[in-house]
Amino acid sequence: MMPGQLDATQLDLPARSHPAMPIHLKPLVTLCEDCRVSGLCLPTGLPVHDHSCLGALIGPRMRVRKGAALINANDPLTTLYAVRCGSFKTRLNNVEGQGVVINFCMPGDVLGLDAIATERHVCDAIALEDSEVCPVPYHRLQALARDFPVLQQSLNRLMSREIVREHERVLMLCNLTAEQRLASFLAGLSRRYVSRGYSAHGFMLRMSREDMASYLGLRLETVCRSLARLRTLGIVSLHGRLVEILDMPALMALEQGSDELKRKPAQKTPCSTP
Amino acid sequence: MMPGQLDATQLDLPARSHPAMPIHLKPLVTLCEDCRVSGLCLPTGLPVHDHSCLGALIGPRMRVRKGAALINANDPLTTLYAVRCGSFKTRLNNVEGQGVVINFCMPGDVLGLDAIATERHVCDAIALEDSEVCPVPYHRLQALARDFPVLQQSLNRLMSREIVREHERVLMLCNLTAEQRLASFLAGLSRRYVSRGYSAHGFMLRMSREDMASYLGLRLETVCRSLARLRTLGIVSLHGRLVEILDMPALMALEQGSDELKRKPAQKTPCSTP
DNA sequence: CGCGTGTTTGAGCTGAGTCAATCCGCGTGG
DNA sequence: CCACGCGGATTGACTCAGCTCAAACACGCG
Repeated sequence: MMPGQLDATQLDLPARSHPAMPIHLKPLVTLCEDCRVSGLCLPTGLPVHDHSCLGALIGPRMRVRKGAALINANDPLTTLYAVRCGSFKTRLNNVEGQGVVINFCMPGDVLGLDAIATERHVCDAIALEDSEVCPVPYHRLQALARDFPVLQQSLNRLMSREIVREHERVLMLCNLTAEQRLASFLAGLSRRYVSRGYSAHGFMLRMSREDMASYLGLRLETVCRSLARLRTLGIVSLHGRLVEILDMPALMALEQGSDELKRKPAQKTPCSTP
Repeated sequence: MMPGQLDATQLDLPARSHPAMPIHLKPLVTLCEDCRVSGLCLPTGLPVHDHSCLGALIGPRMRVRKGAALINANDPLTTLYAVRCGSFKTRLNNVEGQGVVINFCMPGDVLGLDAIATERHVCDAIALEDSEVCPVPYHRLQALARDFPVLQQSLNRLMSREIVREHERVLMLCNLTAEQRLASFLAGLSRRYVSRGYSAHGFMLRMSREDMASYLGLRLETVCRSLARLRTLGIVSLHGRLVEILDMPALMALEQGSDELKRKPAQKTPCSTP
């Protein structure tokens, strides 16, 4: 079982335990040029004919069931994974009990870049829904990148972008209120869905309130309350995990940290005179 | 003025304004093999004779005066900078006024990796004391890395390590109290000084309380109070910016987020007997 | 229908923020 | 030499956003 350290119970191998799922007896051919998110992923910038080189690199794609761990922290780095469809959370765990959700990954995102430093993964990666990934053997990627400088550049850019994203997250954690963090989170999700061809205004949250809270440096109760507030402000509409953004400009004003228009003019008077 | 976008007022060019400073008329020869921190820096892992290739790559080293900006956010990326001596803070600025200190850099650290994604710098880099850096033209570095895979690996590792460090910072911001953050910060500095050959127990903080606060997601008053607390606990001794760590084990226990021994002896029993 | 997991809402508490006064070290100029 | 001023650091008093604890609710599932 070369690519990946998953055991059969986690993966959707010809599935005894889930006979209802379709079974793929022949390996799924992985062609980047057919992939809808290749423009966001590793092959970015490669001319079309080079994609076939990548095709030779990338192993047969793998299915991961909801809740299963694609990566466990401390696994040795053998493969990076490009998300093809579905979504994941990555989570960094403390020595003590607690950890934090580091990122939510969707199609086109590459998992495992943080393992390159130590050749061991530092985060768990858990599927938030049934998902598919393209395994990329790291050492073969390195070799191929030597011959295709654009590929190397692409990898460099992915890593650098991850650094920048983390910078922005730190900015959020340090400067924004709970409500503003939620706004920033929803606006960010919206942008990511747009760049994948989905609606900017309506989408489904794949993660629990608890995961959102962990990602945003809050408690889940605070997430609930802040969401409720955004709803009463008429900025979003919420039904469970289904989100509809009603007032995008207001949302974006909030995520920029503007204090204005946080409290509505004369909505309710929270003054307490018992 | 090719390498770097500094103007003459920021740099220590043949200094009219500071006639007491020594003047280097001939460019300072930059040889990685003579550099005390080459083991932490880009050339890590390169066999000795390859260092000379790097020597051809790296421009004449530059002096930056305390308070001057080596990098301004939004500058186009032409050069990375390896800190040779001294120290820097990098700072990400919001659209609105506020920003955060992203990192404190010391000898061997490489500045500007976050610019690779967009080919523009995203952070300012300000010298915390009179410092020297080795400029590394990025595009030439890319070319050289093609011929010396070890160099490419070294760059990959540097970026990946930066991602991991940010992960750990997020963990700190999300899970630790003010006091624990300070402990984590001091213990981290201590480790970095050790790996550069300095004392683990006594060192000088090069940054203001305000910078520390920004880095730790706190206010400067809180930093002061938390430091005072660490002092009364007998864990550190402080004289202005001079730090002495008196009880390293306690410091490390704190940074791990252990609740124990946070409050002095008379702690409360969290046992619940309903 | 009961059960469990995830979500929402309420009530009170607290760690860190805010505002403000003071202190300290240091360079400058008299 | 000392008085002065200034930026950074410290300390105190008060406030509040978000936390904790707790209860209720919604929903899917066997």
